[in-house]
Amino acid sequence: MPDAVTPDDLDHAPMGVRARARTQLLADVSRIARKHLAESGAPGLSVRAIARELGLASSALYRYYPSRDALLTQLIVESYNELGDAVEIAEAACERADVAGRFRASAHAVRNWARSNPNEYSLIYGSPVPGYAAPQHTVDPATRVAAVLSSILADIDLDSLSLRLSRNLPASLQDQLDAMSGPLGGRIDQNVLLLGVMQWAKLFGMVSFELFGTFNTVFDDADALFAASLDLDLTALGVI
Amino acid sequence: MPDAVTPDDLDHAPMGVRARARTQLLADVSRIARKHLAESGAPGLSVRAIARELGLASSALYRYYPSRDALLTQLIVESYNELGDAVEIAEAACERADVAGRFRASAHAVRNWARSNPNEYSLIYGSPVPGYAAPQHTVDPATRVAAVLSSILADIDLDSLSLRLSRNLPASLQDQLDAMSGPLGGRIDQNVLLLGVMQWAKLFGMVSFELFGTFNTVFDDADALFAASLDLDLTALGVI
DNA sequence: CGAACTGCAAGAGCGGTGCTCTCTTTTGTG
DNA sequence: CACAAAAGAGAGCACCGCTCTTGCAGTTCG
Repeated sequence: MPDAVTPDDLDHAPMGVRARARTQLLADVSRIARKHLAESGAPGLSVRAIARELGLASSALYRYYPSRDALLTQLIVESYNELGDAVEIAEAACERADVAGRFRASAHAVRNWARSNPNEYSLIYGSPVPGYAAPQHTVDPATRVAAVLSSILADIDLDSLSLRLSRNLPASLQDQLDAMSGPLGGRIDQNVLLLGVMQWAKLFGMVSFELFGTFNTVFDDADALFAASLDLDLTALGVI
Repeated sequence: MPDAVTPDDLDHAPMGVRARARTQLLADVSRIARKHLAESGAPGLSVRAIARELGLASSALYRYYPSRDALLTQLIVESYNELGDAVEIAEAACERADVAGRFRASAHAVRNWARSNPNEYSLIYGSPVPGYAAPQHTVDPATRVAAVLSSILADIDLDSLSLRLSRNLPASLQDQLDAMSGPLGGRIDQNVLLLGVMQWAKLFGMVSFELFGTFNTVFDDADALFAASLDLDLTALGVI
């Protein structure tokens, strides 16, 4: 009864049965892969285990993903985007004029997401996999956190800084800082931007130290340490 | 001719043939493991490959190392100690009174060692292996870099700081900072120590960003960026 | 000196991995 | 309805960590 077929109750797209099954299976694979990543970390992610959980032969999955690396790439992109979402949402909830609040909200969003998703954090900010080269389309999602921080820096006056470089920057570094501040609409002062880059590195250094265990047996009140770190940053920026 | 046996030309210890062979093999395994780590990274370290290169059956290696993790642990300790050596030597080459020089030398030693030994650096400062728990005897070697930095901080006056916390630290954090500065002979001021901890995290954040590729497509003059970072640190500490 | 004991190497084997190839079944379409 | 495309299954390859058994060589002791 081919002519009795009505538009299915599924999404607006009148996909065939097969296309819908494929979409569904891709979603299932992604879901299970994320679960395994969260539970066992990237090294424990196994194509065969996913296939097993789906009741499929492992070879069948290669109709959907060309390799394990492709699966990892998708998880990397998803992780970057989840972190990007979290930071953007946290920052957007603040008043534009509240520079310190935006900075704190963004940083705490990074740390909270990392603590809630340690294996995802390790995947994107931990050791690179030796043979793996990140495809080009992972770059944009990876820059979202830096973009948020830059947008905050753009609202900071050079005059308010309480920490500045005593000497001039080399020309190569000046050019790169200019290239960074270009896309941000108005240009950002180089001293502000440089300070921001340092604080960006420090933020992830702190989170990695906490998550990877370097702070173990040294600091057990990581909350207070992190808060103090942000206070120092904001003091240097002159916004508190 | 057993009575013609003279003390061998080997080390002072008059070990039996067997004991000496064991020592030699342990050294060989360590050497080859380090080579594989440097070339292929920790995930590529394979007991079977090492055995192959030694012309041994893979099962034979289990007489020497109880597991692959034990081999990794040894590499971790060796890496921590190599880095610790590099930093200690670099710092010791400076005049005691040259606080800025000692700070710069230590930081550059960290970065240079990391750039020369990226896989070793990844092993000790990258993603933790999900199932792996670092044995107790890896802790001491891991603290050597922090110890050097602390010894530098101990020679800094609170008065010279150009960046201080505006608010008081919570008691829990104060206690932990006190516990840190205790072993350092004289106590270190909490503001100095806190600033130092932040700079410690920033140092490794910078190196990780550079090595793990986060700075890719953003900064190509990592040398200048790193130097600027140190200048900012030293400015905050008030020693330049 | 010979016997007993211990350390060592080899090989087979288990269960796991990523991935490929072939074969069969299912599905959509001219 | 027939044909082509897509999908799944299964076997297989080469690798992995690790264990167990077997036989040999070095050490130690009676």
